[in-house]
Amino acid sequence: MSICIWENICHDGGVTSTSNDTSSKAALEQCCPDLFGSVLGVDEAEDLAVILKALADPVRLRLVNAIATAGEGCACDFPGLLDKSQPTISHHLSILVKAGILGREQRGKWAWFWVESDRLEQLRNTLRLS
Amino acid sequence: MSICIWENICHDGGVTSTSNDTSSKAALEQCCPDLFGSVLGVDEAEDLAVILKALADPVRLRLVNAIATAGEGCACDFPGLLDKSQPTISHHLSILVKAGILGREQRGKWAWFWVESDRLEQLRNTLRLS
DNA sequence: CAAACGTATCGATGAACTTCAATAGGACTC
DNA sequence: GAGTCCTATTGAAGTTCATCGATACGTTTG
Repeated sequence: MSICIWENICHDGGVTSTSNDTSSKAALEQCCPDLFGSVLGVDEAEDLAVILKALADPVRLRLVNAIATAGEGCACDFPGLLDKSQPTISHHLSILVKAGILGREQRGKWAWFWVESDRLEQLRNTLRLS
Repeated sequence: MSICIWENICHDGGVTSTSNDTSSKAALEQCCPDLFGSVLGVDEAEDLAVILKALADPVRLRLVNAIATAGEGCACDFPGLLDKSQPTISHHLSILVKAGILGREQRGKWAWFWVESDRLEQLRNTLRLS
């Protein structure tokens, strides 16, 4: 029976285990129930990763930035602006819309996009990781 | 010679182009020099993407969250806590350290990690995309 | 020094991603 | 309605990535 003292007993609790899963999450929690108390859940983490992945691409970052600075933007301008093919631009815009980062509206033949700043604000708040 | 009127002439400028690169960035800039004026540079965008990519993974998000809530964390505890193999955890921690999101210190046999909150704050500011 | 332990690296495998040519789907114009 | 234009989808190729077993490296403990 070990008592949880940070950097000491609890840590030694991990040490006493062999290389198999004796030092499982359950064992760690028994030792130090609140140490990593509110570990981000797997589902929660995957949701967050989708939004971050949507932004974690140079082309998509430049798209969001261009649209943000202009207020809105037409899909037809981006292949020339970013030197990428039309299918590639369409693909990236689709990912950004699905992630909720961009809004989309069809105006005649043209597709227009804007930044959903609430979504970005929400992401920035989440990054406090508190 | 076209005049830049948002959603109108400038947009038509794009329309008049064929599917090849007549509607290049240069052409768009000639029409609307400041429309997408400060488009994020390729190098800048790639740097930003590295940091975002480092966070855009469920396992790494859970690592950062666990370490943030505990204050610091020993590598030895994470395989059990997150149900991932030791090489996998080591790989993810390495990515987070390289991205500047985590700090690392060797204490005897053990590797300890903490969150570089300045780096996260910097990221949150950049996400204003202003 | 030898054994034990924690961590990092290597190698391999399977999945996901980026990219673009070709093509299909819609909307407008004549 | 035929043709034109913009956009989305499909298919394929090449790359990157996550994962883990095996192994090497460094530190501590007998």
